[in-house]
Amino acid sequence: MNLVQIYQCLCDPTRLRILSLLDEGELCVCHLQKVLGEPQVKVSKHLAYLRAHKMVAVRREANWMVYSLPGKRSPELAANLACLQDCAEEDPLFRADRERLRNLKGRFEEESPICCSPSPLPRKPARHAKR
Amino acid sequence: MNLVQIYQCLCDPTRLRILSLLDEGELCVCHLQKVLGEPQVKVSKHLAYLRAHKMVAVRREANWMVYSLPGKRSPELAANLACLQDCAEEDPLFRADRERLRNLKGRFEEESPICCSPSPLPRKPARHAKR
DNA sequence: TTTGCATATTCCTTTAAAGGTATATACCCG
DNA sequence: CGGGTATATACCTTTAAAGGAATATGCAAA
Repeated sequence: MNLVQIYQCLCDPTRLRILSLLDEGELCVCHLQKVLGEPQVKVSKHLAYLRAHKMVAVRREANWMVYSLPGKRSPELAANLACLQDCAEEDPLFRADRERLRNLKGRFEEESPICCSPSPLPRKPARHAKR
Repeated sequence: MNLVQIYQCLCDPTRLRILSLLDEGELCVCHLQKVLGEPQVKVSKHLAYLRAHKMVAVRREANWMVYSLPGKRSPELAANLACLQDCAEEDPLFRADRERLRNLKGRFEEESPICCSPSPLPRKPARHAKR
């Protein structure tokens, strides 16, 4: 991954929004969809693009694919992600996304105890009361 | 200029090389051409693109158009240009460009006392001995 | 095994950018 | 004015990316 490829990954609004959200923590596709308000195909394809360029890491959790920012980053990638997050904090659009994420997180955890719960995931949750 | 547009400007190798070179100081198109080893059209069009997005400033000096990094920069632009220059210093390709520029600069100043000479430009150089 | 859900992929159309050739513009000088 | 130089623009072709509709895959639970 050279500099140009990094910038190619960053030059789409949906991808920027995804990266900005992932800076808050890992997220599965369905939650990304809801926060972004974008159709599944669109989100999935941008995630595929980012994956192909190692800009995100993925983990499967049952039916869900949980995305996060990559642990290992080249110096250029680290520098540019840091720069992006700095800029995103000042930008109303990205701030709105992050706020929407925080507002939705409570609801997410009620709905599904598996998907996107905080790091130590309960492997086989006992509760299935709902429905 | 929002973040996405900044990254769109940065996602082409020729444009990155131009910006990296301009970090060393202002340059006219012909010198950029020579350092980059790229055809005039290509350089000119990328400069037009950067100009249209306010990523460079221009000044006319007789026949020559002298380009430089913009004096006024939004916080995002400033941050990303700084990040770019940091990364470029580590990258062999950009380092090679800068070295080529430094090597050619002496020759440039012999050839034309006007074009791209350091800031206080001699308005009407007396010498026309050559040819 | 069948069903259902979450996600990915394929196929298609549209749009934008890149690169090249040729031409135009702007300036200088004689 | 005319010619020369530096740079920009127009026009064309090719390539890549985006977005959507439909379909496929992978997993889990009944």
